[in-house]
Amino acid sequence: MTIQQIQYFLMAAEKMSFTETAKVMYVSQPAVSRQISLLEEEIGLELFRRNKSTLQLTGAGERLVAFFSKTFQEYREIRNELKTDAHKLSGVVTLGSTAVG
Amino acid sequence: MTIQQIQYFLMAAEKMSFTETAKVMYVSQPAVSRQISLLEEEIGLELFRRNKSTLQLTGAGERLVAFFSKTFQEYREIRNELKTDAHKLSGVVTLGSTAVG
DNA sequence: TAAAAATACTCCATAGGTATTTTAT
DNA sequence: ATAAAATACCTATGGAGTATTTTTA
Repeated sequence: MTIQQIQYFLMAAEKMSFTETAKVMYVSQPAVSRQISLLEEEIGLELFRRNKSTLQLTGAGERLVAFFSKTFQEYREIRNELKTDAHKLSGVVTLGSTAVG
Repeated sequence: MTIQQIQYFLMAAEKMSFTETAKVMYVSQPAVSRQISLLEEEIGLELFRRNKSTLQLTGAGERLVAFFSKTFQEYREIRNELKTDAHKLSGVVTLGSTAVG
C-alpha cells in the first residue's frame, strides 16, 4: 500500500472514473488502473465494482474513502499547526507544497 | 512521503535508535537513516534532534508519532471489520498479512 | 462502434545494500 | 576506541508510459 495508491483511489471515488482521475492527476489511465488494482489486491477487498457499465464503490470502498479522506484532512491540519509553530520559533521561511506531503 | 518512511519513523521513535530500527525491520541502518531524512525534508520539519549523544524526538516528532500511530491503529480496526464482513457475505478465505497493509 | 478499463511490455526513478566516513562520548 | 548516524556509490525493484486488447453499452 502506498500513499500514491490511496490518492488515486480517493480521486477515482470522487470522479467515478479512472480515465478522469488519470487526467486530473497528470498520469496515464493504466497507471491509475494498475495502482488501484494493486491496492485492492493488497487489502484483499474490492473497492470498486466493475461489472456494471458505470464504476461503482463497494461498501468497503465507501468506508475506506471516508477513513482516508478524514486522515488526509487531519494530517493537513496538523502539518499547518506544526509549520506555524516552527515559523514562530525559528523564523525560517518554508515553501511547503499542499499535496499530501 | 511513503508509508514505509512513516513505519521507520514510528519504530525509530519507539526504539530511539536507527540501528535498532534497522535490525527489527530487517533493513540496513543507512536505509532507515535515509528514509527518515527524506521524510523530514519533505515535511519540512525536524523529527529527531541529533545534536545530543542520544537521539531525541522534537515537538513536531512527538505530535506526528501520536497522529500516525493513531491512524495505523484505526486502519487496522477498520480493515478487520471489513474483512469480517466480507467473510460473512462471500465465504471467501483471505490470507491477509498483519502489516500496515 | 465508441468509451473506458485491463493487459503487455519496456524504461527509468528511487529504495535498499555494502563500504566508508563522520560525529560524539 | 567505540558505537551510532550520515554519506557515497551501485544495484534492482516496481511505478509509469505507450501500445494494444477486452469489455460493455
